Formats: sequence, structure tokens, C-alpha cells
Amino acid sequence: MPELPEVETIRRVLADKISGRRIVRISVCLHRAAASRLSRTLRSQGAALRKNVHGRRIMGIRRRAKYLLVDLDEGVLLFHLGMTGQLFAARGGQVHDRLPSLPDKHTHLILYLSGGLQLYFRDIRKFGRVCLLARGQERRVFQGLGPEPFSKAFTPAVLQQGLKGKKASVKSLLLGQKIVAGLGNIYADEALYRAGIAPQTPGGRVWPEKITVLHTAVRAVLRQAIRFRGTSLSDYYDPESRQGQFQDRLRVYGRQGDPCRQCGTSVLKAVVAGRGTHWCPACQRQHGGKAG
DNA sequence: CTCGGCCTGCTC
DNA sequence: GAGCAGGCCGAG
Repeated sequence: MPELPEVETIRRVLADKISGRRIVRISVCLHRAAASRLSRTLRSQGAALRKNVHGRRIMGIRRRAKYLLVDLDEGVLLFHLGMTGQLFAARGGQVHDRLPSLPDKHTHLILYLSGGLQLYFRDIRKFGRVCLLARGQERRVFQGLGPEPFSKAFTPAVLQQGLKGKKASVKSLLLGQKIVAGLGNIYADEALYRAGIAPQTPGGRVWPEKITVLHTAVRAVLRQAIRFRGTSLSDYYDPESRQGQFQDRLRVYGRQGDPCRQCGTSVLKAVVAGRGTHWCPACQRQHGGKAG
């Protein structure tokens, strides 16, 4: 579910709510654990989590790509939310009329914090991850991840280098997290729309003058989505059970059959890079996009 | 690189 | 009942 803007929103909300609190109790919930990554990690690491997280103080919370890092006075709790992961900072019970009372059968981890607050990790599809890292292990986890989109390391030259000579579609390259980290299926489509580049364009065929446009578009769409607290299409809620507002501002994602807001042409949807992909065939052209 | 697998729930 | 969903990983 969550891409960079949603994870960043979660980080900002959590920072104010949980920083400085102590973890006074931890509860790992293994329901029907199958072969999912989440079940396996909780099974193998559950005891270590209980032992090493109990009594720790939360010093702060960071984000890298779509990962959340909760800094403890000893160690780092790493979360990845997969497709349906959610974090709620609440005092239990009903947090939203469209959500079940917490904890429910999809709640896999509860951190009881000082001051009577709880942090619930919920994940219906169990594609998420939680683990405890010793300081210094981050490097290994994040190796292979490209630069943060808002960092100085992400430049048009870096983007150009990443696309150069590639036969794979520009969309698959943006989803790959290697050229730049944090884009997922929604924001890859939205960035390509804003840049006027068809998603199936081979990376190496994106016109050089379009590279800067795409670089700007990636940053702009992510920045705007953060400002609107993310996209809530079905089950994204922030830790205060608030939905995002960016779904009202999507130009192509989920708008197949609807008119393009720029030119009125029907927005198309097809599978590109193995994912449902949305674009305007008039505003987004292959081999670089529309003129102007 | 692309594909299938990992999960559950929702829509057609 | 089939197909689809905001992500990643391992296999090919």
C-alpha cells in the first residue's frame, strides 16, 4: 500500500506521538502463521524482539525509501509495510468507523508505551516486515537502494545514467528502487504523466531533454503527495487513523476510461512491468513524450 | 530484466 | 469463481 509519501506521513505523525516514550511491554501475535515473510520473521525473531525491545526508550523515527526506522536507546526497530501494513498509535478500541476495533486478527505486534499509548502494527496481507537491527546493520539492509528523491544525490545526471542504454520500460526502472528509491505503482504512473512520457518507453529511449523534466516530476509529485498526507484508495490510514487527500489529485492512476484533465482523451490502462499502468496516450508519447 | 509467489479481502 | 490490489524477493 504505502509508497514514500504515505510512509513519510506516518513518520511525521509518529515522531510527535511516540518519541521519548518507553516501551513498557511488547506483544507479538502469531495467528495462523503460514510461509509469509512476516510470519517467518515474527516466529524466528519473536523471542529476540520481546527480550530486546522491552524497556527501551524511543529516541526518534526516520525513513529510508519506504522503510521506517524507530531508533531505540539500544538498537533500531525496522518496519516495512508491504501492501497493507498499518501503524496505529492509539489507546485501543475503535480508532475509526471504517476500521475494526484494535487489536484485531490482523494485528501482529503491539508495543505498549509509557503514558498509556499503544503502537499497533497491522497487516492484512502479511507482506510487511518488522525486525530489530543492531546499529550498523542498516547499511546491509539498504544496500542496492537508490538515492532518496529529495537528496542531493538524486540528480538529473544520476537519472540519465540509470536510464541510459536500458531496454526495460522507464516504468519498470522507476519501480526498481535502484535509480531512485520510494516510488511505487501510483507515483510512478503520476510522475510519468506529469513528465509526458509513456510508461512503456524503453529507458534508453527517453529523450535527453525529458530527463530533467522527469527528475522534476518525480520530486514534484512526491512533494505534493506528502503535502496532502498521501493517497487513501482503500486501506491507507496514518497512525492517527486519518486518511490522505492525494487520491483527489491523481491525474491517471485509477482513472482509466475517464478523460485526461489536460486534453480529454480517455486514460488507458494496461499491464506494464507486471503492474496495472495508467497513462494518457495523447499527452504521454513513447520515445520521449509530447513536444512542449 | 520478467515472472511467480507470498497473503487476504473485495469487486466483477 | 476469477481476477485484482499501493511491494518485495527469489528464481529463471
